[in-house]
Amino acid sequence: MGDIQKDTVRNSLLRLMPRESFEAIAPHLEHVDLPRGTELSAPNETPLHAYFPESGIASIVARSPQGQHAEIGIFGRDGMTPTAMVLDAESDPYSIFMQVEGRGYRLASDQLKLALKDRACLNLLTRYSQALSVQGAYTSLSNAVHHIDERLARWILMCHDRTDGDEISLTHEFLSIMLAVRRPSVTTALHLLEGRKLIYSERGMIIVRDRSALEDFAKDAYGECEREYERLIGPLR
Amino acid sequence: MGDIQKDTVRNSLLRLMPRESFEAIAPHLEHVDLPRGTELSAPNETPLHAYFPESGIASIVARSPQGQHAEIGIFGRDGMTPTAMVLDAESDPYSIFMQVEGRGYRLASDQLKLALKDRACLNLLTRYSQALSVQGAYTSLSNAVHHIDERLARWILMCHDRTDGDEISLTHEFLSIMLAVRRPSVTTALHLLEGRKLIYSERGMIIVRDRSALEDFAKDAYGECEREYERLIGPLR
DNA sequence: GTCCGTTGGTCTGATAGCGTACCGACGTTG
DNA sequence: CAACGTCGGTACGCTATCAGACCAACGGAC
Repeated sequence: MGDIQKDTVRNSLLRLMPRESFEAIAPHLEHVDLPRGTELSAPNETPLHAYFPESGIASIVARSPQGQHAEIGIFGRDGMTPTAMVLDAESDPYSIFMQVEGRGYRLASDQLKLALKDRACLNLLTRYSQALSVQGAYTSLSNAVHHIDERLARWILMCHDRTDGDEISLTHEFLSIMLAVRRPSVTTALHLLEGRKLIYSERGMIIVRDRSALEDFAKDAYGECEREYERLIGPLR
Repeated sequence: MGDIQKDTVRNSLLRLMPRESFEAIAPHLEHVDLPRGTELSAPNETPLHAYFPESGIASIVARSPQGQHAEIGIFGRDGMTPTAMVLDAESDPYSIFMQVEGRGYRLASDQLKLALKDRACLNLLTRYSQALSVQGAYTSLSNAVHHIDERLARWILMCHDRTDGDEISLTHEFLSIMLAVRRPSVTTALHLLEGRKLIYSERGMIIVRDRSALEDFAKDAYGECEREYERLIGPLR
């Protein structure tokens, strides 16, 4: 396992980590499959492992006591979990799970904590925490003021940023949870985007057809938190 | 100015700061009035000062390119700004300004950075950043799934937590911005709460009449992020 | 090939909240 | 006390979205 080379890694945070920090944790990084639904962190439980995805998309969801839920952020190879540990919080109240299958590296929490003693490594990950928090803020804004179709477009763009091709494997049901709307509303909104030739939609699959037109469509909803990520961390795509 | 005693301070974060850190910054703390509307931090600008409110309420607002806006969090003597600096991010994209007038301590950013070299002090403030981020997440959830009157109740409770008496000085106009709804919707929702004898409402003023009934009313919307704050930092009220 | 679970499409009626406009009440200023 | 700006209350029509139900199409399992 000690044979992981930094330049073969695709996770942005691992790549940007100071060389000494990376070399210290590299022997402990475990390459793992992350099938759809894999739980990376459970609400209010101290996670045993940190995850740095290489591919796929994870979703961060907040739940209310009565079981209402809404997505507050996503990450793929641009991010990691748990940021709670980076911020000395041990756990957070979210469910974090894979939404689009992928692979990644897993690290024992203790090893992460050791690495965080290095200030440069810590700063990288606190900056990422900030970027994620900003993503949540703009999700909140979007939930409050934008229409379903714009939010859907925003969401597809965010997934597209974290995916290699133009195909994103997702069901309407899943999307409806992510956007906190009814499932039939997703169907309708997808039809609208498809009618404008921005995407193709197949069973269990969304295919981006015209990314820049999609950005135009999502206009006011997309872009701010991506700019912030690039300022704090580096290129997103 | 070097005469500020730790036990006369009411800001929770200053109180919980390690003694050495507090004594290092104390000579640089400047007691300031914070009238309504005072801007504590402007979007994408590196703030020159940190603020630790002693009273009053500050609001954190995200704006979209087209000028839509929504509140993502509030703080009073339970918090501080800028958390961006704590997280090595220099600036954040939010507007942060006083919403209910108060007082507080101001500290030059450079002094804050010096204090953050102490790991215990840094950890306290990163935990606060986490608490604030969680507050944003639950605001997002609430925006997505709760009705206006519940969100209003939640919001009044959050302000009440950060206020000394039962009176909160706010206009409907202001509230409508905070909740990202129409101003008349606020009027209607306030009438509903008033009809249930949970609050009194006067021109420019909301008075909490029956806090625990208000909590019952807000049920699913209120409580989670407060619990998280208490776990990470300490008692909120 | 048949079956059944999953996924997607569509309908009907209900409603929460919006946009806009208008007006009255308050209260501060001069 | 006169005047004007701020603030709150109300009304009307509109529409995005919801709630719930139902059925068709697909596709893996046997």
